[in-house]
Amino acid sequence: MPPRFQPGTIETKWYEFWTSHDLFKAVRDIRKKPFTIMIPPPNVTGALHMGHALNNTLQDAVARFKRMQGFCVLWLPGTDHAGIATQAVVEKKLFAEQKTTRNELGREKFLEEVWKWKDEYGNRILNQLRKLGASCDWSRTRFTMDEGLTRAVRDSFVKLWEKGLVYRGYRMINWDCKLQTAISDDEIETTETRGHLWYIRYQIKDQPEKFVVVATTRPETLFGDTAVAVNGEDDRYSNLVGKTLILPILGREIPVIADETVNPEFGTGAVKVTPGHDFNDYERGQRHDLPMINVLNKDGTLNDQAGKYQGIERLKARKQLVEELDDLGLLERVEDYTNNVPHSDRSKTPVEPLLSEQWFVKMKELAQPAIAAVKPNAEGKREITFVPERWERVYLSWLENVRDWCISRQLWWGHRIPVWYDADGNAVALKEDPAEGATHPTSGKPLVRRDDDVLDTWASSWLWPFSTLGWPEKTADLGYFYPTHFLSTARDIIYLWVARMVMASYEFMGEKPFSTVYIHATVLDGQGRRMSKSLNNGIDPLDMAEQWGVDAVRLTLPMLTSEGQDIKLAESKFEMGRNFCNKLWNAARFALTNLTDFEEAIGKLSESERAGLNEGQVVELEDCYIEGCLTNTIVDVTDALERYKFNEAAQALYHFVWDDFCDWYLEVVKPRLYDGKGGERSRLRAQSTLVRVLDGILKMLHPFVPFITEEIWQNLRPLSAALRGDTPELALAIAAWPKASKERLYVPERKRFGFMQEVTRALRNIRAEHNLDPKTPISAALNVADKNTLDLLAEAERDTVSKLLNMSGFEVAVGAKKPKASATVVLGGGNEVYVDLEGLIDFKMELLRLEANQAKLNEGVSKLKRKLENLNYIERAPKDVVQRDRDRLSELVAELERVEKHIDEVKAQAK
RNA sequence: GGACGUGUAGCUCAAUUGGUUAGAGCAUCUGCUUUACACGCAGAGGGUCGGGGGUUCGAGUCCCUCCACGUCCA
Repeated sequence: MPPRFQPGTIETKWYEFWTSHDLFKAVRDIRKKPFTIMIPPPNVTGALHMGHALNNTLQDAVARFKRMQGFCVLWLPGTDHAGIATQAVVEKKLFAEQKTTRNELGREKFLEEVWKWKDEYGNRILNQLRKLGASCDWSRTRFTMDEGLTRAVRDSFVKLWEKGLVYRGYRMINWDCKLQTAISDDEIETTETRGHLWYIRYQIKDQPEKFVVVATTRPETLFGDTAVAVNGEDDRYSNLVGKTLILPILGREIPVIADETVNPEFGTGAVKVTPGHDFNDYERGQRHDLPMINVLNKDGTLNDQAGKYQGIERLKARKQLVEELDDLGLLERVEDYTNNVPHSDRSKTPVEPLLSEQWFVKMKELAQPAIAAVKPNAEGKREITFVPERWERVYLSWLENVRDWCISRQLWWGHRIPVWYDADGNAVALKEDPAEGATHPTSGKPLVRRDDDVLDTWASSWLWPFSTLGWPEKTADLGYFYPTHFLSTARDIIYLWVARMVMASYEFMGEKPFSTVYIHATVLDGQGRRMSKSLNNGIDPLDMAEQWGVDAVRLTLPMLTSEGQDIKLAESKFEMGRNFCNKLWNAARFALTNLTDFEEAIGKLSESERAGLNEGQVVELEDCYIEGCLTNTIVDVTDALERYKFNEAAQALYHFVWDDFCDWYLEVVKPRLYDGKGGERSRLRAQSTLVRVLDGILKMLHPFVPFITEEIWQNLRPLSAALRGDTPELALAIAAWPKASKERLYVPERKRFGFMQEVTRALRNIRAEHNLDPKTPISAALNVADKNTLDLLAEAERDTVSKLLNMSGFEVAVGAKKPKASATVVLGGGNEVYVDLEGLIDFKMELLRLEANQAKLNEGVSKLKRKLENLNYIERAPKDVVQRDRDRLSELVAELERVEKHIDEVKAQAK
């Protein structure tokens, strides 16, 4: 084994090993409990970013943990066809390579091109997940445009149609002029945009010199104005209500109406009403029975309603129109104005409210069971739990105010709406394509055409948890793996996806889709900004994996995510994970080089001797100590993972491995391995402990750092099997999760070990602060308060301390003498350590040390005294708390007195 | 405007139901090439827990208020 862990060499090796042995394949087994995770399907066009890396690392940690716990784990991977994004990518490619457009190719040819693209590039992100070590069941990989999932979309649509939950309507929707499709309310991002407020004069009919001035941020919609509205309470305008105005440029006559929704504070208090291009005006228009005029073409140019502005792009038209109004003296003034402009999430261009015929899903009814699912029942239990809990409110607030969902998209790539029309436009939704000459069920007229539009991608991904398992067929997979257990996703799709999955599941399956929704942290850059292409502040997870190792990335990310908090990430953070992996590597290297003869030695033992070693029949204190720490760690890590507290689990392991195992256990145990301290049997006990503890460490670390742990564990595998007297498991990935047993807590032993650590630290402190050369042995004494304390530090531990400190002599006794020129540490419980510094002592330094200690003790004493002088405290605080403080005070006072005594002695000597 | 979140060491973050002297990692300082690891070991320094008020014997923790920052919704 090389002295440094080299990640690159082992990653592909073990990933191939796992997959070639089908270790991630979920094979239904009625003796096991299922544990199902559906991957949030990434866009087929996507590339792995840090958010994916975090999310999938967490899912993999859960999957591997549950697998080791004996669950039948299904982590189902796949991708989403991402209608808009994919179509855009292919269109761009076609234009770049063949200078052609989709309209030139035609629908069928174009779709062939998209499929070609998908087959060639569509697996990129899944392959990237493999690099991260994702233990998905790749045999079940799904794509939202697969045959089965397409069937599911079609069936679900028809079911909703039959229930009257899906309908077609001429309504105001959000139109993306660039992509030329409708989008849903949830795909809109309102962006604060700097613009202008134009004040335009509308002439009052028959009063040529009189105008009403309206303020608008979108003057080009003027061609669609069908009224001007004022607030009825607004005295400035009360006499104008009912009068007629002349629309500039076009000269159309429009009324002044009174509407309570008009804010008198905004602009002049008079607003233009454009029912065809504004959600508020649409409602005003309906209330006042105004005509609705559409002035836009689908591509964002003005249409024939705009007179000579016809064919001009909306923003260009705005500029020209403003100039013309100015020339005509109809522009009163212009103000700078910042307002929230809705932008399309996909194209980042301003969205136009547009009247259009679209398909909608009625949401109110579907939302009810989804709302109930997160509310506690009589026993306080919820069907679905959010982790962290507070995201439940985000989910609920959306569901409680949900609006109908516009599901039709004017795209070609996607699930085509399964609706056919007769010549009169009567629609019918069909599960199967109609036969030649089929007729409409009610009109009886032949069906002449199919709807051109496709469905929103979310209309397939909301079925994902069950369509991937074979729905609408009643498959065995569905029976066994559904409902799923753990969904981990980003907060920004709580309503786009999570809420809709819950609605769909209750509607189509009659039960919840999953029991836990884990909302993972958002990964930000070092300055706390979102990572984005435009800022170019992204950190590529695969670059990081290349640089630091996959395991380092996988350990670092969960360590940084305390529950619900976002992660400020910088590249240098991965150093932590890298260093830890190297530490683990070297600890294992040390262990394995001292275990080369272990198997043979075990083979020579009788069965009962072997069993004794395996059961942790331990003698030496350090073995008890580390076994006890291991037991604690098993409890903590298991508990943390079961509650999805990933950072707690990772922290506990980090601390146990680095501090308890490496810094203390390995250092203390060395003499038994190298120098024959305690004899062969002691060595074998040390080796057994090493094997058992390292085995436990590797198992618990495996969900976080699968590659390095598998690599080490494969070397350890025959040894742990020999110790257990058992056949080895094939791979760590499917090894059993460690169990904690109460018999191995070793509480008193850990207390004794703790005393040894305290003495060691005191002596190390003297060595360091007095600048003693580590090569020069020192002579020291431990003056213990009583016989009981003496027993805390047995012969073996005195040797340990001597060895750790490079000591030539170590007297331990009740009332051990303090050497003449010595450095002192006053410990608790009346114990003191002295280091003989005859000829070496720096009295000034010693005085400084003791006085620093004195100051600290003084502070503690006065704090406690003040507290205990308070009668209220004595009376009202719990007795044990008060007693603890009293004990503490007398302890500190005693320590203080002793420190002061030593100070006096040093002062006397220094003279 | 509403909701949620955050503010603790130079930086990034922890801290059970309120209860010993508020903890890590990185950075800093000192010493060490000790035969697993310098991606290391040992030691040390560094905090009036955003401000103010309140509840309490006792507040980083609970309540009110103000300030700053962030996210989402309208």
